[in-house]
Amino acid sequence: MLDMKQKIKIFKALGNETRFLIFKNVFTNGYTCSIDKKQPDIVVGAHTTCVSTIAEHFSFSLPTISKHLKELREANIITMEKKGNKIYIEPNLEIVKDLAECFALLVENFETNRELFFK
Amino acid sequence: MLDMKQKIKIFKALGNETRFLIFKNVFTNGYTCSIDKKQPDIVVGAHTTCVSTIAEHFSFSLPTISKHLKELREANIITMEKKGNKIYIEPNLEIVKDLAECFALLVENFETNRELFFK
DNA sequence: TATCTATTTAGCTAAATGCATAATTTCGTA
DNA sequence: TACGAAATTATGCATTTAGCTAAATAGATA
Repeated sequence: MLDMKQKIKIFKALGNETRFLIFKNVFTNGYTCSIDKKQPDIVVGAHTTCVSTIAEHFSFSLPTISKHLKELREANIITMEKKGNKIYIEPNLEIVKDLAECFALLVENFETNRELFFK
Repeated sequence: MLDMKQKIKIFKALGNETRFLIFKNVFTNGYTCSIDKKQPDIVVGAHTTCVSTIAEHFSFSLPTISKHLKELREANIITMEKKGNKIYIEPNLEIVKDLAECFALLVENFETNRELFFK
């Protein structure tokens, strides 16, 4: 169960349009990252992308996107794993499941035990 | 269904510790607002509170809390209704239901239709 | 009308945020 | 070993945010 600090960090991360759009596209497979043909041994998931590919979808500089990704990673919304030369980014479905569960708890138990959400 | 701008506004509002605590306490009945005995005709819900009562729970000034409440209201997280001299604040359960629904949709349809969340 | 209470607005400061460019690091390959 | 590609770190700047106090507004009551 997510604690308060974690929830605030997640909400803060998603409360910015650029980061929300990254979140959206990472989660909906909105980016495609061409895997380097010279490294066929690197296996990545279907939803995987990398920093520069994401940056191509924005008019912001690479360091700016890199910083936004760092914040999303620190909020545990995405994972970033270095494989060879690139960093591969994937959505963290667990965190979304946790959030869904928190909100469902709050709604379902609103009259009896609203505190559940805020644990 | 919440659109993207609304979601971002909600996340931004909840991504600050003070506002999150106000949200928590408004939703869990953490504040009690003594109803003015001189105005027995004013009927308020069980979870109702008012600006100065909320401010008493923080070390911040009244105007600061007022501004935070404004942001929560603009994000549609709480309602604020003036009755007589005071402003009565209540949780907006609908928005929480909407959020719960969004996250549930994202989790339930993750493999088939993740776009639902981001509509 | 004058006053009291509840709240917001105005105006200010300090800190945080969001962006940029330049320099650095890391890793792969010629 | 040197070079190129991917990403981060360093630094700086402009804007926003979060806080304050003082003043203004709105409503109830003496």
